[in-house]
Amino acid sequence: MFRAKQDPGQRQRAPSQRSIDTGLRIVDAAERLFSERGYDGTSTRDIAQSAGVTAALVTFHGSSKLALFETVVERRAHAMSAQREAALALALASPSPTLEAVLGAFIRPLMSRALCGDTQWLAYARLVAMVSADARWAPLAARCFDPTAAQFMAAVRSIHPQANPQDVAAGFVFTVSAMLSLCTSEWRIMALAGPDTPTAPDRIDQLIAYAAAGLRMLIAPDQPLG
Amino acid sequence: MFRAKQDPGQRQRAPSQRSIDTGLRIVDAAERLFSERGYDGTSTRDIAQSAGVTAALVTFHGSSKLALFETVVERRAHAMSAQREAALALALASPSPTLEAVLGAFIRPLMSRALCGDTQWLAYARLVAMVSADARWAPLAARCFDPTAAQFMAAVRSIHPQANPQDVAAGFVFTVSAMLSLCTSEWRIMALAGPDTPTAPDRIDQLIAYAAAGLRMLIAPDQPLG
DNA sequence: GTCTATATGTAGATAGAC
DNA sequence: GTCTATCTACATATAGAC
Repeated sequence: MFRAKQDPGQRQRAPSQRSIDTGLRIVDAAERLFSERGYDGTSTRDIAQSAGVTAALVTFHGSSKLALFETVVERRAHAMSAQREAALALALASPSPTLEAVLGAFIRPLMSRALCGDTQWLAYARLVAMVSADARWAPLAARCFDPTAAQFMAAVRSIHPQANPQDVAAGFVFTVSAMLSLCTSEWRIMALAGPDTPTAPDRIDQLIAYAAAGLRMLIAPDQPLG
Repeated sequence: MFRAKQDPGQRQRAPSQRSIDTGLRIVDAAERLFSERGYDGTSTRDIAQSAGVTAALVTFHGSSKLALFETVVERRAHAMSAQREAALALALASPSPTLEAVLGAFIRPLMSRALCGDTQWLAYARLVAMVSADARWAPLAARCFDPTAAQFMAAVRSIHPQANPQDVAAGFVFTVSAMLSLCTSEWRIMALAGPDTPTAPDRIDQLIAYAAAGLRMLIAPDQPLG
């Protein structure tokens, strides 16, 4: 799965199905626990117990706690980026692309999965929030997310060519942060709004409307509705 | 300072100036280290070393690591809330209060200090971000921040009486999250925007413009400019 | 109030049997 | 591949001298 240890010599044989399953269970458990308790708050023993294996197997498959964490973050990053970029291409193919369409192409691939009952993707989204808010993971975040982010900022500038790049960057970071708050601060929204929280699709639409209007104000404050 | 241990019996005498200084150094060091490495990533030994005292003194003054963390979070919460509420009262005293003024009253008391060279307040702001994004600290966050948040949401509804409370709550949480990203994701803004980052006051103004426009779109999508 | 010394638990990682 | 057993380091917290 993600065995990174044996550089001396090539892999002798293909891993068995059982080994693949074990590795998958470990990565899934790590994704859940890291996202709930953070890197330092999660022990490899916790991961082992949650995956239903012994502690030694976590080191065996994961090579080290740090490598396991990076594996978890990187695992879904490529598929997610591909989906975002495909959605972006679709949005830009319109004769008059809107900010709403561009931001939706960034937001929906992650949020529609995270907020609609897929607990592993919700855990992953929370993990993305952790990685994005902690300078310690800056190189990992840059590797996984910055190339796609750069494409989206370029798309925003192609719609608003007169926009100041620093305003675009600021608005983009604000938007990413607001997006991730849907996953990390659900409890806070409920506490402040009462129990009748909107459904997940409604919250995603709220977010896109909010972010597009905010970004538009930053980069084109004079125009009526962009 | 925050000695919470001796419930059996009243405090016999006032603490000496030296003891007060030691306790202060410990809380300051804890504020810095907790904000950089998180609760689980910080050991009481690290705090002791950074404060220039021995490890036993951290327990003596802080009573326990958990109590020390809560002390750190609560220390500045009251003063900050008082400043926010005073600024809100001023904003609402205007004949036609704007969303920009209300959000500025919430944002500036924390951000103008955190972004303008006060390293302890920057650490505190990052700590607020941690506490706000982790369900584990929900009771602490509710105690420290929700009463003031409720006042600001009421103020927003007083300006836009027809607004749906859930839209106000969602927009408020988005705004808080975007605000805190200025402290937690400075490195990301610089990576995406290049080295010519705007000055701190400019970034605060960007944030307020973005958040007010986003919130206005959520709660009054039809009106021209609020 | 502050120190040294230490009790007690748990962390990450590995060796070697199977 | 997976297990048991264990090494080494470091965590929080406390006891008791000063």
